[in-house]
Amino acid sequence: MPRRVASAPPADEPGAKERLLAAAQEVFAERGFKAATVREICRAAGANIAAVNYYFGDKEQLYVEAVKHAHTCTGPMGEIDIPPAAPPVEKLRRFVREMATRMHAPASPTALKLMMREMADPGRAAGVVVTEFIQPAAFALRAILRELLPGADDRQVLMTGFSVMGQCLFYRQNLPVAELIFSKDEVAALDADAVADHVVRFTLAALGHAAPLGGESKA
Amino acid sequence: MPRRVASAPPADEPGAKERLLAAAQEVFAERGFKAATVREICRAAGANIAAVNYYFGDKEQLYVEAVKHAHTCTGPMGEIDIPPAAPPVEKLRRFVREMATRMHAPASPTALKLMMREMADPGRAAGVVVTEFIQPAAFALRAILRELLPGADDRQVLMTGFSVMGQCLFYRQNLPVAELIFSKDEVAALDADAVADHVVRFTLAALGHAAPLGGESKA
Amino acid sequence: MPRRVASAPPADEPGAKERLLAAAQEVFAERGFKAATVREICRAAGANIAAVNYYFGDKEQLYVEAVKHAHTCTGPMGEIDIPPAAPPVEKLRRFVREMATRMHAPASPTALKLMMREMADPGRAAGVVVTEFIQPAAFALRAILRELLPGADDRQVLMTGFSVMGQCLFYRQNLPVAELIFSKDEVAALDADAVADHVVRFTLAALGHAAPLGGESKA
Amino acid sequence: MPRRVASAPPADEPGAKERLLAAAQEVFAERGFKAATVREICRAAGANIAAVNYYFGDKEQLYVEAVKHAHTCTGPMGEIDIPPAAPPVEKLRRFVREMATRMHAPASPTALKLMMREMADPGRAAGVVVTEFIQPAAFALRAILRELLPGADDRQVLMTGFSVMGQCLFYRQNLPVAELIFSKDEVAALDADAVADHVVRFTLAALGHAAPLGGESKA
DNA sequence: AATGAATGAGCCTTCATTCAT
DNA sequence: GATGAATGAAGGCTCATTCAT
Repeated sequence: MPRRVASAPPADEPGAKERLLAAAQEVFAERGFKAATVREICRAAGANIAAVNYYFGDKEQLYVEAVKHAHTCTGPMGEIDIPPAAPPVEKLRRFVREMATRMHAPASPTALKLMMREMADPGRAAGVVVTEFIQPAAFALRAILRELLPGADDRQVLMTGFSVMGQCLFYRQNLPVAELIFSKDEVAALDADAVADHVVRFTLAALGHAAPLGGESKA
Repeated sequence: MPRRVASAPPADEPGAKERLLAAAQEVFAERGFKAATVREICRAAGANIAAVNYYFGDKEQLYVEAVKHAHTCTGPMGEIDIPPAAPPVEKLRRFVREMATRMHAPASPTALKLMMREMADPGRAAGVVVTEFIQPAAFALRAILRELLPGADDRQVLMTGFSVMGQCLFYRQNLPVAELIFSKDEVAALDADAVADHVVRFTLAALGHAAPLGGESKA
Repeated sequence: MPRRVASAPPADEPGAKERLLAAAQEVFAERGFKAATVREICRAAGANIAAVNYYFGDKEQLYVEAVKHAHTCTGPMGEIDIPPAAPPVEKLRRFVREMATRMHAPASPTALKLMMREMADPGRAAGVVVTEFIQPAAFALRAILRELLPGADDRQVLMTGFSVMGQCLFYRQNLPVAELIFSKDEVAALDADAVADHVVRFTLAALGHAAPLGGESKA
Repeated sequence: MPRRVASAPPADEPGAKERLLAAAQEVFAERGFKAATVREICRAAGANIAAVNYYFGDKEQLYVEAVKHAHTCTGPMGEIDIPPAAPPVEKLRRFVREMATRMHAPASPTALKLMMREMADPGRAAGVVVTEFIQPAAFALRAILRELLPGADDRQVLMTGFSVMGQCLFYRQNLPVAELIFSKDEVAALDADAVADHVVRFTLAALGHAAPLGGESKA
């Protein structure tokens, strides 16, 4: 049995630096960079007021680390499991399903919230998030759409990608507002599967690879 | 004719309160509530440092008024010109075109930016914006979609509305990031008309009221 | 009788800015720039902690202003009353007497202390002090010595000036230490006149314009 | 032969305590007590941040030790080589020459700088410096002057000593300022010998034991 | 009605110091 | 004996706010 000392916890309870990172993620996500105070973060982490300076240098570097840490929590976006040999429609189906699910029911809502905040007005830590998190997904989607729309030019592919992403991101960026407009219950009833199914079908239908939502049409 | 005094301008140049409101809109839009300082706002408005408290009570009330003022600048969203007797497809076409254009090329970018910021994390002034600006649009869209999808249940209509709005909002909420991912020129080349056309067609195709983007399909 | 309101004192009691300047002079002189705290200065001035920032911008600018203010208190060094037509020996006599007196019994010991401190390690505010306070005196002395030592080269004049100034400055820079070495009473007994007389005579004797201190000599 | 361990260096490379002392001397001399940080000192010494407290108790005691160490580096001031049997004029010549040289071209400028700093506002460590460094010199000078000025009273001897010391100290305390006033080159051109010669001659002339600087005179 | 002076709470940061190895 | 982690006190500074015209 391993000996156990005070300053070397049994590896299951995180050290001060980890606690600080977690607390920072929470507080920055909730309040934003400026409105968050290092005092609150330290209190939440059970750490000393000087701990931020000690571990991270200053508030801003803590913020950057918190954002980097957040995109770790969310799971590597570029590595959506899409078999390269699958037919394009299947690729798109998987991509959209994964993306919609991650936005609507993320593994770590706090982490995602922090990242979205940084994206909302890109600044101190936008670079990492874009490079490591968003760009891979964007390029993967573009590749799929090029397969799926062989005759389309770059602009069409680009805007189609925006239509796909716009649908997925809606559930992250605007659901709180939607809850204010419609009954909260009505919105809350939308489970991740239903959302994913809808976005997949809407998109495939728009691209002519599934039946449209409104039944037969004049098209 | 009585000479004009400083405190009673000849009605064409705005008074201190109006200038303050305009400056607040700008600064709050740019920096957010916490990071904006009343000093900067007053300086931008050419007003005294005490003017904010004198005219608005405190910083927060100024913020609320600035947001309210912003949704005035943007034009009343509920009053999109849609003839009630028009066929549903035409109604949707007009709605989407108007919405996409307003998001992608707003009359007052600053005002819209401020409102979107408040929507991003709803708080102090969300109520007004939602009630007077967003809800009317949301209800109008829902009505159109109900006409267009007679057999659909509430949830389907709701999610379809989200798909429409998601596409439109993308161009407001995520274009800066898109510019970081793709070449800035490629993104900047998307004019308001092209965007509106694309969203209209994508949506109508998804609903079976226009030819799909990908040409023939198995549907 | 003039009315008297709280915020408009009768012109004999100084305003907050003046009190701040006086307190800063005192505290900076006593402790040095780094060790002095704006809190102590404000307390001493009966002013708010934010007053320094309000009136002077920051601690450093307050320091600079305090030093500038100090050389005002000390009296303009360049304007020693020396009749241009007086014989050189008389000019030197007056110069040395004035300088020795000012160093040994300054009008404002605090102001002088602050200036000497800044001279001891020249930094933030050395420029003003040198230009407006020391340089005029140095040039005046050099001119006198050139008259007095017609055949001397620049280097001799320079070093002779240093010998004069060194004697005068000793009483400012090293008297506290001298008090530690010899009995404090012995040192304190040196009044300004005695000091001035001594330095004048020592210097004139060295230059061959007065009898040497040691009586007859082999020279 | 036993291998050396880290904590017992082979006597030619200094241990942590010595390195700390040397670094402290440097940093304290450069910045002063308050502005110097133990971090910088430890970094400069290649020692741990806790080393100061471990070896010296706290920052202040380290300072005191550094000053004490400094007066060791400078060479024992009391032991100027002056043959007791030499004629008084020769004694003074040697004393002044030695003192002027040590001030103008010290063996360890850093050590001297630190000591002068402490003398400038005597405090924590002034006692040692005065007792072991300055007092012996002062008493030696006084003795010489008493021989040289048999009829003079204590006050005259005291002030004459001040005139001698003032000239020597000038080159330590005020040369940086002199460089700001006159051309830096002009001042830098003064080598130790020239300075020593000048001070010796100026002093001896003032005391009637050498020809005055200004040639013949009315004396 | 409108303003410039002045304020105090609170922020981020730095620093010497200590504690537990 | 010597060290790296961690701490709390205190520093300078900013900011929204108020007061007395």
